[in-house]
Amino acid sequence: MLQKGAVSARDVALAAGVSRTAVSRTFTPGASVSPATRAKVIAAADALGYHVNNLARGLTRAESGIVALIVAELDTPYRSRLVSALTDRLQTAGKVAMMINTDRSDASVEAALRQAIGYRTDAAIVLSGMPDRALADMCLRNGLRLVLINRDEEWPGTIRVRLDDEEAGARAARTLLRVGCSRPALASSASATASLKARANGFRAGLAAEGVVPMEVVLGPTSYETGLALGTDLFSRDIRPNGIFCVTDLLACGVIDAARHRFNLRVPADLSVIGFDDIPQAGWEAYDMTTFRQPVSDIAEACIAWLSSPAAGMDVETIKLSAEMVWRDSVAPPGE
Amino acid sequence: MLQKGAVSARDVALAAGVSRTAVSRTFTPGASVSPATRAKVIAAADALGYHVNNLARGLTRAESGIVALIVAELDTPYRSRLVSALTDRLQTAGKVAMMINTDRSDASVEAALRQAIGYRTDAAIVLSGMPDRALADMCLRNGLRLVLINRDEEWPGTIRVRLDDEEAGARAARTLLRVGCSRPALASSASATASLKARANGFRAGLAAEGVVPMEVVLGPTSYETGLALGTDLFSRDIRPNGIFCVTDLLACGVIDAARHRFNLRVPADLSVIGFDDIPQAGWEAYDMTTFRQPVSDIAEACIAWLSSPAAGMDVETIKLSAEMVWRDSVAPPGE
DNA sequence: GAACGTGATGCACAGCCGTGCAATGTCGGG
DNA sequence: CCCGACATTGCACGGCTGTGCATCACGTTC
Repeated sequence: MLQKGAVSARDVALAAGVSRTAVSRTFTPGASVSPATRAKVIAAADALGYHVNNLARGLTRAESGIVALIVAELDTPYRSRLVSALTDRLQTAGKVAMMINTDRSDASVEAALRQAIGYRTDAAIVLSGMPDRALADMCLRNGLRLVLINRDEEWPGTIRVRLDDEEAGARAARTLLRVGCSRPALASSASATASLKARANGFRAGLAAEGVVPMEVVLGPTSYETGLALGTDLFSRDIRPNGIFCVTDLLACGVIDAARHRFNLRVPADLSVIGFDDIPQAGWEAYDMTTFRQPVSDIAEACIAWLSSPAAGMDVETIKLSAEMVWRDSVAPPGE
Repeated sequence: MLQKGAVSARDVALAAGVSRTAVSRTFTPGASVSPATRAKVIAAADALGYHVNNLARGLTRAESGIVALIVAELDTPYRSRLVSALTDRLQTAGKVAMMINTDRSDASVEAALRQAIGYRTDAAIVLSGMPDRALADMCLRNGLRLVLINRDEEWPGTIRVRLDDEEAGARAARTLLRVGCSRPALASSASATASLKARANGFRAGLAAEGVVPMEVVLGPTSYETGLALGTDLFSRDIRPNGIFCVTDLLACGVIDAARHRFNLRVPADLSVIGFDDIPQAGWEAYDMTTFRQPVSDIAEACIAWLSSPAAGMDVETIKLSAEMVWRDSVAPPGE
């Protein structure tokens, strides 16, 4: 029975003395089987360690039950939280997540989606990189539904989940102004995705409403190290900022450490800092950072809800969620 | 052509004016097809957006190309790094990762493995929780190879990847003694896996060799918050430790923050701290922590190498790797 | 006792692919 | 001109499941 692969329904049927159909029906909810044969089948299946072959099942059914997560830099606090939430929700919805890594280049995103199509994934959730129109069409033609998280293009048959980044940026600006910050700065990374740009724009707009123009620095990828560099740049200037909005918590952590350990500045006495994402480290006592909370579970919930509703058709849909502000202790009126 | 699902080989054959077999052969490396028909097939496939159905392919072949990663608390620095490395390596080896979440209970590990069997996964890499012997047997009977990372049981047909945690713990002990730490402490979490226990035992043994017995605290799950609680407990005692080995960096971060922000202690002047894992935050300037580096890529490499070698048979195998010490600035001779 | 509805069961087929085997066509050599 | 070698191609089958349809047994009602 274990000739080369796994135990199949035929093996179970043989052992239970019933037809293979009976085995199939036993494991198909809603099918018609008598309690007696069902019992026999289950007994045999347990004894042999039988499990329905989802690959073959996906061949017949329209759905495979697999959903692809396309992501770059999974080893990053925000990403890993989102992926964790998504896989959790997928699982409770009876689906399973297939992880596909990307280096964010177009080529690798394309490869990832091709991989997803190859496994007849029910959907692909794109967290990183941006498939182009032709690619999206190919997915659709293969019955692959596309979910774009915090990306900006909109295409038929696709759902977008977006945050009100712009509004959050504006709110950061108003907050800094309200505590009396006279020299605000904007720190962002060079790998600007749609949402990072929106945050920056919102911040600029919020300041502009009061006639203020921020100092700006843009550097490298979104990372702690970039944050250090951003801070070092800003604090080396003749006129130092006394309030900084960082488009990402990771950057903010770096900025705070640069301020404290390289320039002996006090946060928040000498410098107010606002981040974005509310990664776990933002809540650590070493940072205690005021930031905006990404509604990670809401995002995940929204994606899975859309995927589970068979109604979700060919229309473009955009789900807007809002990022709440989390008040901690990195923002305060400047010292004397 | 897009009646309900995806485009199949028959569609391509029809469009290219060849037999379905020709299509299949075009996408099967090493099969015999003339350049002319191959070109026709590829043209048609591109036009239609055809991709080989890996589900069906996995039905015929012995291998599905899917490897399951069974993990709890993915949203944790060490886990996410390991998972990221594993998916990366799997991908370059031509396989793909299926993520299955666990809450670490036996029931959910069992569910995860059943899920993996259902999808005819080539292997399952277990990072969290511990399948029991019966479960492991069921996997084997279904042709599922099992890789256990930092778990301790050994079963036929299974590979274990282990660190020399014991030795590392001992080395932490010797290090603290060498810098003149007179009151060492051991901080560990209540959710003690095999490797955490080994680190603690190694530390105790290392101290015992010099006739020293550490203070000990054990609390909650492995998290930053637990670290805070551990530190608060230790520093509230009449006799405070002046050197602490934390079985995990996450715990160490909490301990350091408790020391600094709740008890005004200086690290390393008043207190030396050693962690384990070398998570990114350990290198942040706020912590600058001496710790042991988990050879994440070596671990991933070893797993994938074993999976790719068809020779890897029914023998128990154990791969031992060593955790290098990373010197940073959280360890120093106690101040005057 | 006959007609009829109902639930259980099995046959056979579809879904998509890889591959052994036979058939076909082509080319070179004798 | 014939024959063998060889590459190419297609048929048919196997792999595993779900399901429409026909069959059958059984119980009920008149």
